[in-house]
Amino acid sequence: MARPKSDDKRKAILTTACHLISQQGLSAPTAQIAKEAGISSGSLFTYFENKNVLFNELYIELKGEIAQATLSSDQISNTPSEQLYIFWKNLTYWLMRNHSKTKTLQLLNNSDDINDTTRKTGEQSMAKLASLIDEVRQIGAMKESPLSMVVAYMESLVHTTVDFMSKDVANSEEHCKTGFKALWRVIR
Amino acid sequence: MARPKSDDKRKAILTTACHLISQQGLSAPTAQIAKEAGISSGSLFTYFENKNVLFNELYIELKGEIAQATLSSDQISNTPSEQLYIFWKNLTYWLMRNHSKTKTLQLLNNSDDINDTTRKTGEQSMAKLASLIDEVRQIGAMKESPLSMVVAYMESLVHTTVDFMSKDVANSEEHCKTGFKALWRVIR
Amino acid sequence: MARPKSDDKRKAILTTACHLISQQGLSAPTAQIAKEAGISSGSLFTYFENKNVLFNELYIELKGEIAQATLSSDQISNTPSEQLYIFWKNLTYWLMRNHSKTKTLQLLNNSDDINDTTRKTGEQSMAKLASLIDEVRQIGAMKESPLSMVVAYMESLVHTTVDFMSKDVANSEEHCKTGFKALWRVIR
Amino acid sequence: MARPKSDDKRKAILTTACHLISQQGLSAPTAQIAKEAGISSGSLFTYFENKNVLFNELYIELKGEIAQATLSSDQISNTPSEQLYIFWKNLTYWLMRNHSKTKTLQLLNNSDDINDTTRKTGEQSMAKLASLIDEVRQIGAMKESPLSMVVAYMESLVHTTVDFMSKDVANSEEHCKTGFKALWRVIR
DNA sequence: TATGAATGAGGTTTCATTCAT
DNA sequence: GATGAATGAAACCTCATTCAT
Repeated sequence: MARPKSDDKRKAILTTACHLISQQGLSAPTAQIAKEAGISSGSLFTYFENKNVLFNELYIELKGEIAQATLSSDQISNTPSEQLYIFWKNLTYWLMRNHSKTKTLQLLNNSDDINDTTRKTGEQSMAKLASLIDEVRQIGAMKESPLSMVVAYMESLVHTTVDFMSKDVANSEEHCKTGFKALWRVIR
Repeated sequence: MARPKSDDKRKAILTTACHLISQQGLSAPTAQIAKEAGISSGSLFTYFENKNVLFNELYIELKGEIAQATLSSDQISNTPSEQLYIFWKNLTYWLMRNHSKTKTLQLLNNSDDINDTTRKTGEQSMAKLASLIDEVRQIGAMKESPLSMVVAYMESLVHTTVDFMSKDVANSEEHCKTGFKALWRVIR
Repeated sequence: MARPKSDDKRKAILTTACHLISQQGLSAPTAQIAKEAGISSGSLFTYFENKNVLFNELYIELKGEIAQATLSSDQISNTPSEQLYIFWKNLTYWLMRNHSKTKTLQLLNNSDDINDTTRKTGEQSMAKLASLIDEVRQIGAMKESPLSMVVAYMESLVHTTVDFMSKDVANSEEHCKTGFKALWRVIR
Repeated sequence: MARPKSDDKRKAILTTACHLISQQGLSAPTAQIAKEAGISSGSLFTYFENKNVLFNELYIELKGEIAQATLSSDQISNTPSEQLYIFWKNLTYWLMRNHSKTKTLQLLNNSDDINDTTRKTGEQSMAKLASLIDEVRQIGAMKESPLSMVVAYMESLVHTTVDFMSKDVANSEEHCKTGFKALWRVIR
């Protein structure tokens, strides 16, 4: 019977959960999430069967948002190099500007509460980026390595780059470029 | 002068805490840690004032162990390149073989329970590695970037590398080399 | 609108708390209070945010009951002297007959857990008695002393009187009168 | 085999206990008392079998000190009235100046931890004051009441008086006199 | 469907007292 | 006798989840 009535409330819960988790960690109480989302503590469980389900759906939601922000762009380029840089910029700037989402995703990622199916689903939303990387690396130093590994290296470089962009916003553009050059040397 | 505080017990607590945290997360109960460490629930607090202190001391302990494993080596080399590779191997293999310590450290790292003093102390134990990296990068692509950033990139590459070494132990040696090459391209 | 918070339960908690505190002191466990009040240990905290709040509300409740018992009387008299005696009788007999409430109030009074606001509120419930005393003393020996002091003397005489009424119930009426006469000599 | 070695330590424990109890209530930890008294937590129990014994001995100690301060005076007077006033002054001023002892005694007095034997012993130290009161009241308004009641009234007047002396030190002398006049009217 | 009171297991920490050293 | 580590029973309070309204 599809999902419960109000999609607004569902969204409100996810948004609030993200906020509170970024501040308090995964132990942020469901009651507080509900209250700050403008619903009663009991209602949360009509939208998410339990806290674990909430975590998993939040994970997918955030992964989706990131993919959206990264991949749907006004700028389009013909060369893979330039296209990858556009994605890289989209991604790093979005992460930098969405600190609480980034933090929450990191916590969820490290948690055993996120199951494999969810992780798979999360990966798929970035498929387009993965295939671009696949294309780019074919003639590069990592052409023999599994794609998943290359993607993983990219992700770790992204996070480190964003850390520095956030800590030193004045030079964020420069850090962004530095990070991309590092990525390029890794895969090309 | 009464029973002296036993260093064995302190160690047992830290070891057990690490084990349980790697399985259950930071919410692993102090009572369970105490019991499995072979002491009474109250005794844990004669060794660590509270759970937060336990976390911080565990963090420092683990950082220290990693530094020990990475930096104290039979092999010594004259060229920075080779020396760095030795450290890299020590580090990645230790992390691969000490999964629960690695997992716990990751959880602690992401937690607000670890204070700045502790983080500083943790950093210092790896000073030797940092200075080697500093030396190596001087003529490389990242010579303009702050050392802390280069170190951060290295750490993120380490973790990604170790993930793949663990998931595919049969080819761990190859993954280890692949990772090092990536690092070398990033900083040189 | 879900189950409404039950006033019966609130009262039951206060009543039980009073009972247990009079027997065990302020360290009477909240869990025992809850259980004997017929609710679960956690529910106590939906009615009182924490033990301290419970103490303060209990204080106000008891002060209110005393005021009620003292000031609302069938008998009314025109002369201040007689009116004061009626109040005195009401008060002393109520305290004598409500031993656990008296004991509990005494413990609360000596405790730092009761805050100033609560104490103020408690005072106000006896305002009518205070103003009667104010009236009576105007031509007496303590006309120069602050009202609060006169009230304080009265209270201390009350408690001493009640102690003897309780210890020697057979002669409680006489003790009551003796006490009143002492009061009268103090303020008149 | 008599009391343990050092009487200094015993005194130190009692003094410290009094201090801490006046600040934290009867739940002041024995370990803290011991430490601040300069001995180990375990040693406290060689001087006092358990916390309850400590309470009782502290009670007697304090009662004794009060008696000493009240009854042993340079000034001596022939008329009971004047002698009683001297005692009254000694007592009220001592209580005012020894706030923590006064507070502690009050807490002990309200506690079930003090047994009847201890209370009796405490009373006896003030026997001289009681007999003076006995003498004074013989021709007064309370000549028919039991002595213990008269003493009790005096004590309650003392405490109320001291409260006001403490709260308004500038006028403590006046409050002291006011209190004594009230006492005199009560018993004479 | 929405609400929020009710539940009770579980978590961290405290503390009087004991006892090995 | 002195020490202080060890003990473990409580204590207070939180919180995911249920269910009466």
